[in-house]
Order: sequence, then C-alpha cells, then structure tokens
Amino acid sequence: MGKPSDLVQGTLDLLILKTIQLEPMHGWAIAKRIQQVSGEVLQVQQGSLYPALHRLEQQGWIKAKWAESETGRQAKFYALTAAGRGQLEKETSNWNRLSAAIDLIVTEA
Amino acid sequence: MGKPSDLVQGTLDLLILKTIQLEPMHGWAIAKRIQQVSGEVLQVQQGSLYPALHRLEQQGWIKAKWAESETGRQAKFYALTAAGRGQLEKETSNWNRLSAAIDLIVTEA
DNA sequence: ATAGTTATGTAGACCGTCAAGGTATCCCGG
DNA sequence: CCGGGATACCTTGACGGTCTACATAACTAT
Repeated sequence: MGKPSDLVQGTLDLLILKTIQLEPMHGWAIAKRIQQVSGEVLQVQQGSLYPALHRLEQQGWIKAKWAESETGRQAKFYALTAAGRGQLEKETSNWNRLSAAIDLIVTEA
Repeated sequence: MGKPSDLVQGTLDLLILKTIQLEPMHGWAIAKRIQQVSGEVLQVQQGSLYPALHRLEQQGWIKAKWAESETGRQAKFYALTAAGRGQLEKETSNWNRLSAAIDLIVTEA
C-alpha cells in the first residue's frame, strides 16, 4: 500500500488530536480510525503511535483513563484536555498554512 | 514568520525538483524562489538546502553545472535529469495523495 | 575599513518515524 | 486441547531529514 511513506513527518500529533476531538478513544482504535477515514492511505505504525501518545500526554494535551473497550477488554482511553483543544487549533491552522504554501509550488504553470 | 517549522518534513525534495522544472537554477536562487512563491511561508535553511541538493544529485535526479549567475558570479546550476522528471511526478502524486488523506481527517465534522 | 549580500558548504544535535521485537488476553476452528 | 489470529499495550535501535551554527570567499556600497 503506502510504500514511500505511511505518514507525513510531523502530522501525527495533529491526526491524533483531531481523531479524539469528538470522543475519547484508545490507541488501537485511534490508529484504526485514522487508517479508515483516510481510505487506508495513512498507516499508523505502533512504533509511531504509542510514543506519540505518550508525548502528547506529557505535554498535557491529552489525558489517559483506563476503561473497558468495545470488545470488553481493558484499554487506555485518551481524551483531549483544554490545552489540547488549543493545540489542535494551532496545529490545524499551521497545517493549512504549510500545505497551502506547498500546493502553491506544486501546482504551478 | 514560520515559527513552528519552516518546512514539512520530506517535502523539500519535491519543492526543489518542481522549482527547477522550468529552468536550471543555482541553490541560492532555488531557496529564494521557494520562499517567494510560497509567500514567505516556506523558509529554506542552507543547512537543509545543500544536503538536499547533494542527495538529489547523488540519486541522479538532478545534475550540476558551474555557470555564471545573474550577478556575474560563479554558481552551481542544477537541472532536472530524465530520471528526475519521473521522480518529480512520483513525489507530486504522493504528496497529493497524502495531503488529501490528511485533509480528510482534519476537515471533519 | 566594514558591513551586507550573494553563494557555497560542513558539523553536530535533535527528533519523529520505522522495523522489529516483546507481553498478555480472548475467541474461534480444527 | 491446541494453534492462530485479532485485540491491546509497549520498547528498542536505527535511520534520515531538518535546524542551528559556523566557515569561507567574492563582490558591493558606504
């Protein structure tokens, strides 16, 4: 599938924050959801996912709570904090700014 | 200006290839042009630029030739090779694929 | 003289991603 | 009962691109 690169460097935080914006989710579900919504284009490796989650938690942007998953198992559910909502806004506008700038170059006469 | 990050990781090769698609350019001019066309959003540091140029040359996607710049000085002009044109196409479609996928996540209900 | 611009380059640090491995539980089929 | 696959968590080490900072040189203008 995604041979060249499964992710665009530096966008995983944004993708995670956005994904749990509506409702708290556990890591495994976050990865599945990103893949599904992106039409299987974005592949989130576990070696990228869990470090990112811990990073975000340490920054105070998300907060973890153990609970029962849909399948009846214990799982760590992550929820956006107030600071996380602010961060999501920042990263969203930054992404829009940069991707628009790149598109200016790429879609050129 | 670009406080959080001046570049999106992994897109510099694409930006360079695209920039010299029309006419060969020297490194300094490539950086200036990317910044200008992007509306000063994308900042290309020399510490990113020159390694990238050498990388691309080593891959056989661009070819260097010393010539006189607009200001009358010696400068290394880089031109796209045939392989480079192919690579440009690949990287362009890959960027479109990935950025579209990210936008699917970001611009969500 | 000296400061700024053009133009190239390198060294070292940083940091996010990836490949690969590990643990444990649960369910299903054979 | 046993094995494989899915769910769910995690870590380690390598890799690679970007950034900060530094270094050089020539030309220009004050």
